Amino acid sequence: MSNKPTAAAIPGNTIGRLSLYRRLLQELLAQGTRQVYSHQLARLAVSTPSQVRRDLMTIGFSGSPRRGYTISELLANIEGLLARSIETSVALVGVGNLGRAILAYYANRQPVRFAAAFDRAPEKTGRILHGCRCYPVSEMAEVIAREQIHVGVIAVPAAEAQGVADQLVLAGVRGILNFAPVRLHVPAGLYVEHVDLMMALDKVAYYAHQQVEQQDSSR
Amino acid sequence: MSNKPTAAAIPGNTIGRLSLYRRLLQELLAQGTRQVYSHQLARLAVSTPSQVRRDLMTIGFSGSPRRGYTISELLANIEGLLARSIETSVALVGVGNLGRAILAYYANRQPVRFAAAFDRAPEKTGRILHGCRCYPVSEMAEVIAREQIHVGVIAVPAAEAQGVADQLVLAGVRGILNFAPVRLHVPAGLYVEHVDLMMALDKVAYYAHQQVEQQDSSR
DNA sequence: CTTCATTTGTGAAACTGTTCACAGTGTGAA
DNA sequence: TTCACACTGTGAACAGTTTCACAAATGAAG
Ligand SMILES: NC(=O)c1ccc[n+]([C@@H]2O[C@H](COP(=O)([O-])OP(=O)(O)OC[C@H]3O[C@@H](n4cnc5c(N)ncnc54)[C@H](O)[C@@H]3O)[C@@H](O)[C@H]2O)c1
Ligand SMILES: NC(=O)c1ccc[n+]([C@@H]2O[C@H](COP(=O)([O-])OP(=O)(O)OC[C@H]3O[C@@H](n4cnc5c(N)ncnc54)[C@H](O)[C@@H]3O)[C@@H](O)[C@H]2O)c1
Repeated sequence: MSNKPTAAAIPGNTIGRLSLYRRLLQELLAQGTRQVYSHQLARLAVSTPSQVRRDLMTIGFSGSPRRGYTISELLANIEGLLARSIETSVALVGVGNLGRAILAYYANRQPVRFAAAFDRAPEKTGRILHGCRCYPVSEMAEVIAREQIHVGVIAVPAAEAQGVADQLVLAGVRGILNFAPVRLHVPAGLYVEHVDLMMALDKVAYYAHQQVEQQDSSR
Repeated sequence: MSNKPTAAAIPGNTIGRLSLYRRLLQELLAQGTRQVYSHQLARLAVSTPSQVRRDLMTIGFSGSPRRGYTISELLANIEGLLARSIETSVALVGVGNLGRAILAYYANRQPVRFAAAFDRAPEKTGRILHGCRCYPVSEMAEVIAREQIHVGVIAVPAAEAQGVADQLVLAGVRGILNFAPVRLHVPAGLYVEHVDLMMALDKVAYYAHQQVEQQDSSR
């Protein structure tokens, strides 16, 4: 296989921060700012100048020593990298409380397009929610192929998640964002990102409590 | 300050995995299983036996070479560590689409208790949603002190998030779980966890695309 | 043109987290 | 009681990430 120097497997943490930089740069640009220094971006991202420079170095972007980085160029660079020029089409499975909130949030929001939603319950299918048509699960393979969907978002109950993941994989999806509180097993090479609210809250609660204890013991 | 050996600052990744183990152990116990080996837990958590053993070593828990770990003891240990014996009381700010989904999800779910919700919109306050009373923002400081709330969950629009965070900090909260797509500035020592859906989707989209490209180029 | 202040780009160090490899150990079998 | 096995506990190697420190570059000012 021929390895282009461009496709050099950027680590996940860096991708996450680039996603954040993109939002910040979009805001700056909207405010009319043209140039930005690493320390400015770092302050906005609650990070360090070194980290910012290292990240931009990772994607091969260069600034000018006295002027900093040109926002429009940097933004184009990051967007090209994250979106790979074509808009990402996404499918949602599970149009419950969380699923509807997600659809509402991403409605008309670049650069992600929810091209289809799926639900098992007949009363949810057939409608259009926030610009996204809801299909019965039986049509999943067909719709995902037709709409060229490469990413699936799972928002079904925990017991259903693995089954839905299997269906998505079978339908040709390459990456999954999973909100159900179970770890999914997928074939090697496919990418799964877990968003686990219970875990997130446990983390906050743990460190918050630790704070309280340290405060108590230091008096 | 006297440093007890117990309060040895466990890394965030480990806390996250412990939270996951807890759920898995609860399920196993409900199924009537009494003992578990590191490789079994690892398979359920989509991890490795080494990782599991290292994590349990970090919290100072020991199993038996031939029998593995006693689930009830391990569970008690993890729960004691995460919850610190008292149930965590949490406040939600922003009862919109996401806020309501979160309330619905955590309703009656151990070990987190949503003790109060706050919203700026008068039509949302005064009611009880999923067992959680919704107050106007003006009562935040009072209610948070009264209910002994140490953790805040932010689900307001991005532009409002920093202001809400400041109010929560002022009210005495020690940790924040933030769903708004901005990085929060808080006084040193307080803990903030960001759940950034845009970032999560960007990551999945990036790696899914990379998959597609590698497949294309390897043919 | 030269100087100066400032910021970038980056090798290397420091740090953090994960995996390996195996000695140590409790258990059940004989 | 002794043996052999399968698993745990853990030091050490390894891998990945962040931070440091400074040479090189740039533009502005005199
Ligand atoms: N609501 C939250 O804030 C929240 C937070 C964290 C995690 N989660 C997780 O997200 C998931 C969904 O949560 P929710 O609150 O939206 O639940 P919900 O019960 O409101 O919605 C679930 C939806 O999935 C559909 N569904 C069930 N099985 C299906 C299947 N096999 N194929 C297709 N559709 C199916 C149901 O018809 C329903 O519409 C759960 O796993 C939950 O644990 C939710
Ligand atoms: N809906 C999602 O799935 C989703 C996903 C990712 C991120 N988010 C983020 O979560 C946040 C909320 O999303 P949403 O979809 O629920 O929005 P929403 O507009 O439905 O709800 C926002 C709620 O916050 C209240 N509010 C606004 N300003 C406030 C203030 N200063 N104090 C108290 N309450 C205030 C509003 O009255 C409203 O009820 C946003 O920042 C959004 O970017 C949402």
